[in-house]
Amino acid sequence: MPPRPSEPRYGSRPTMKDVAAHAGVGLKTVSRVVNAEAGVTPETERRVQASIDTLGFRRNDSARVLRKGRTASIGLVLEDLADPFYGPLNRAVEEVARAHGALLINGSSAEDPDRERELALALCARRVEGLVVIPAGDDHRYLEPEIRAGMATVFVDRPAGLIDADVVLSDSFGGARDGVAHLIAHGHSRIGFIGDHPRIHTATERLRGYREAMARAGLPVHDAWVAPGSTAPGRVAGAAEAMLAGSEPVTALFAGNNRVTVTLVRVLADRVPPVALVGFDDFELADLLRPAVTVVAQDAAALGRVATERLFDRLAGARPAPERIVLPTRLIARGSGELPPHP
Amino acid sequence: MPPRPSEPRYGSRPTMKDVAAHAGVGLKTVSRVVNAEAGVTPETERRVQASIDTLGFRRNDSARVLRKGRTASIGLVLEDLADPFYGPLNRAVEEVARAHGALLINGSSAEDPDRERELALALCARRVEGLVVIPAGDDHRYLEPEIRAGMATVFVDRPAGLIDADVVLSDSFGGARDGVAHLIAHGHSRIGFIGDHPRIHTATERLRGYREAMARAGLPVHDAWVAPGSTAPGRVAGAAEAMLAGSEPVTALFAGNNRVTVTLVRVLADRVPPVALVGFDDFELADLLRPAVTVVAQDAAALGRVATERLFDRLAGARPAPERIVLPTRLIARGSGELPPHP
DNA sequence: CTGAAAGCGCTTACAG
DNA sequence: CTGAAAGCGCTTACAG
Repeated sequence: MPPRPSEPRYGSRPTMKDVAAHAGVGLKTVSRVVNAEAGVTPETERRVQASIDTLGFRRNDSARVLRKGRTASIGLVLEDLADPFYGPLNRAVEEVARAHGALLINGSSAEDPDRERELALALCARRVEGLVVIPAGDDHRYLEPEIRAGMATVFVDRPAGLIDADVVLSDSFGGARDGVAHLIAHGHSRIGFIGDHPRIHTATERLRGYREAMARAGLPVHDAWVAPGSTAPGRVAGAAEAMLAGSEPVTALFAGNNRVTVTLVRVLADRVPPVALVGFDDFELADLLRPAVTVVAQDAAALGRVATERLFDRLAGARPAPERIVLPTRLIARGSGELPPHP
Repeated sequence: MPPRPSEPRYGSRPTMKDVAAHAGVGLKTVSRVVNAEAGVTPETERRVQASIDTLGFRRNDSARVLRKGRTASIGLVLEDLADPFYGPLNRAVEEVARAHGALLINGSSAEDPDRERELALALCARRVEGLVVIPAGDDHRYLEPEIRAGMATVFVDRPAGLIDADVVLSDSFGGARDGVAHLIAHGHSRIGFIGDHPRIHTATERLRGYREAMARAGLPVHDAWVAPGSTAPGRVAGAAEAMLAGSEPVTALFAGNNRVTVTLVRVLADRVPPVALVGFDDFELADLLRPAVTVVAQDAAALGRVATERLFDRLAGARPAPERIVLPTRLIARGSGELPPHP
């Protein structure tokens, strides 16, 4: 049974056709009014606008997108919407998108490569014009057809896997090196490193920075001082306890990311003698803890901003070779990293 | 000049028509394969799939949505993507959407009512099927045509303004009342309240809870003890200093939300004699501060989950009268709220 | 099992 | 200044 003409379809929403009939004008005239195009007499415009208001018309952008071939939207795939580190990044991406008149569609992969892929491809199917991806997986070849078809893609925080694409990173290697050098400068020589899983690029880089700082200072690195792995509090606490026990306990710890840092703060709280700590990533209230926590800070908002600007450069037609953009980190000394060694 | 047939349009992406031509089958057969519908011989399916892979075809969901009338997506309008309070809420909304096979589109209003409206209507134009809104403004009549047209809408954290709609809230009144009663139980009678702008519903409710607790205990409330307003650190710090000076200084403070709490922790740090503090909203590391901070915690994830489940209930056809759902808060005593008064 | 035709709600290209 | 026709890329309803 076909719907009666008086019953507009599609969730009972009026269409331009309905508005045109109601106002007694042609379809194109309604389109002109809706899109504020020139060439409509004030009187006609008034009449059309009245019909729009009466019927509660709102343009269906699905149809518009289909016809125009542009969606004016970009996608963001992040790792975890609930991780405070990504809040400012997310917001920065949105602001840049907004400045370019684009809507942002985002979602989180929950660190699951399959989910990352599923989400990224769902965004592609909706024809976002560009994609900012914080990778969970390490094989992004699934995006090749999309990129060939003109989808702009920029990776953030971690490099793309097995494809050639723009990536915007913090200087994990240099930041970790400087953070560890800071501990060495304050007299430490037995320094432990507790970081994220080695399959994560940033984790590997930070570990490399740790080794570099130790090597530069001519200090040995015992296997027992290096504990990459899960950032689960139990694993991290266990690793720390092991390093702090034994015959040659460490006198300082370097934490490979914010989650590790927070766990270590708990482990080290009120410990005698105090253990020095420098963490990668700044976090709120780090300055209020006692001792306040010395960190290697990265600028999450800048990561998002630079990546999204790069994306829109490409959308505007720029075709530079894919590039690796590295943003500097900043050491913020607050107290925990300046504690002397207690042998 | 019309494009040559060998040059597919639309950002040079192949369409089902291209796939059909390439595989030597009809359009509908491609559609069947793409959507995994029954009624295609394995051999045909193989051939079509090979063409899909060769051409790098990906279904254009804009066209699909237009034809089907369903977008399988919902929208979330929040206040600030970078505020840690909304991270878990955002994530919870996404998880429920995902469980229902829907994509989440979100954006932040940055506390600007105009921007909230603009964003919400942009999502409507993209025909999201439902909308979860954390209101910035207090007039939501602009959504009336959408809701009449079948758009499910649920408000979270703050009620809708001037329209009748579902809303899911934390018990701001009861939580604040209990938090202040906790201070009173620990001997305080001169208690200050520093909260958010009175135009924000939760701020008003929390202030009401404060007054209720004081009244129940038979305690007077001096005007100088109540300072609603901006949550800018300067304003909050100034208000606190004023309450702590003067002839009848307060011995305890109640903070109306997380931003106020954090500022007050800074203001009160190392202060002698110590000032008791209870804050609305829990925050990470509250337990590591000295003293650890006693808070009235709300369950942000539950707010998002309950709201989104309500949304999908409506999308599934449920038509209950709009309802106000209030979730309980929980007092977490950690130290700062148990400090005795120092007159 | 397979496919041609019609149509979703817009915009484009064109004619009056 | 105004509008009828065609078409964006799919799915629906139908026929073979």
